[in-house]
Amino acid sequence: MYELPKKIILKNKFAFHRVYSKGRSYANQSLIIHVLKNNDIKGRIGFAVGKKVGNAVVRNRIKRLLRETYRLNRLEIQPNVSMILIARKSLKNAKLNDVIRDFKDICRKAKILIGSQGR
RNA sequence: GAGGAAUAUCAGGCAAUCGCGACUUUGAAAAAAGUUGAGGAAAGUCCGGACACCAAAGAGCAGCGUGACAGGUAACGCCUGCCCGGAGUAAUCCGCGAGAAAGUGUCAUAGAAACGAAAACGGCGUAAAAGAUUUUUAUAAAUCUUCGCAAAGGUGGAAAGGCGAGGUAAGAGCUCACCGGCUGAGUGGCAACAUUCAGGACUGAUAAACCUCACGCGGUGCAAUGUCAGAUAGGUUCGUGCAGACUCUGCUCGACGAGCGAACGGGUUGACAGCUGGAGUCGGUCGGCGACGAUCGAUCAAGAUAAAUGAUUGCCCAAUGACAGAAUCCGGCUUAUCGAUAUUCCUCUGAC
RNA sequence: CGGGGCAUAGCGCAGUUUGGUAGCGCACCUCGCUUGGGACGAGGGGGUCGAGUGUUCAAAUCACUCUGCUCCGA
Repeated sequence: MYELPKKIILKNKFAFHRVYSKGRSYANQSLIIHVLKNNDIKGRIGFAVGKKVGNAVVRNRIKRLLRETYRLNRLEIQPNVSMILIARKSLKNAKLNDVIRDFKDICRKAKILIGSQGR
């Protein structure tokens, strides 16, 4: 149900590059999202936190919060969507509720929630 | 009670639910259950080792590092003790702390002069000796020069032992007392050194400038290295090489003995071992001032590879809890850090 | 994981090796030239030398520690 096994997470350089080059991107104050709708590889997720955001502890914590956010809200997202979430500087001291709010906001922008029809 | 000094320890805890890495068991598989899962600095990469490979792991020079003395250690640039110097009323803290009389360099500006025991500037002195001039009959007197001296120069970070007294033509460790320093001898100490006595032609600073002395250092690093599987084409051109290339840090010797380098054009981006049982952790006894050593007993506590620890709720505390994330492993150093606790010691004040 | 380099005026750079005065170009300000502007000529201002500690009489320079940026090898 709310699991997030390792197979789902994007790790390969080429897979990242595929989403970056073929997908669409959206952004708000705290997140950047790259979205690729594809029926071959479904429901993959990648995380990226740049070096400018903070030191290793901060970056690890943001990645964990993003992973938790995706885990809890995975069923509300259309199943054939692969995405990459990139954190921006304002997430440095964020809590989980803030991240969930920003995530839902950006998903609405990208129109990948279940019930919203993509054009 | 107040103010300090040193050392050591901790780095929120417990429970429930969901989620992640590794291992074990069950299972055909999916999966389930159980166990376990970041630090005192994991950081910076500043040192030292283990381990692996590189001619035989070799020699010399160069180069680099360390620097009171004695010890500890696998080793160290670390630690302990002690000496010396400095800071503090004290507990205590700080110190790249060898050699400047082996040699070379530098010491701007200022100043007479910045290392040579000098005298060009300015100065002190005519006692002795020589010369010149003036006065004088002459003796003699005065001035100047040669000469003697280094006390006093508006300097400077630093002026050649300091200060006082004697001494002298003027002066000078020339002599004396005190202080400092050097040399020699004695005593104490393993030693650095301390202390006592005696004696002097008592001649800067800089070695985190070159250098000298003593000691140490072969190079590259787990993406080391080994095994398995797989891919493409071991291809073309140029240069170089048995007159010895390449390789073993730079050079020389010595060793090996046939390929090597560059450009173009391609292929791969797997798996396993190394990978955590080790100079390991905890406790006791003995030796040592101590660092530490010896011995006995108990115990096994991360091992990932786009890289695992998070979230929510409840309770408690010192109450929004700092700095911060293992990547081959250890011993240190340095840097960051909200706070809390324990022990020992010092100073001041008050009471008995 | 390992090894280098850089930081100096608003910008780009010298000076560091061999320690004593911080300089060059562009930019800025003032004046002249021009009907006016540009160009040109003359003059001027502006720098805790990335931060700290030490060595030295004296540190941009020498030594050590830290910060930021950047490059290279596998």
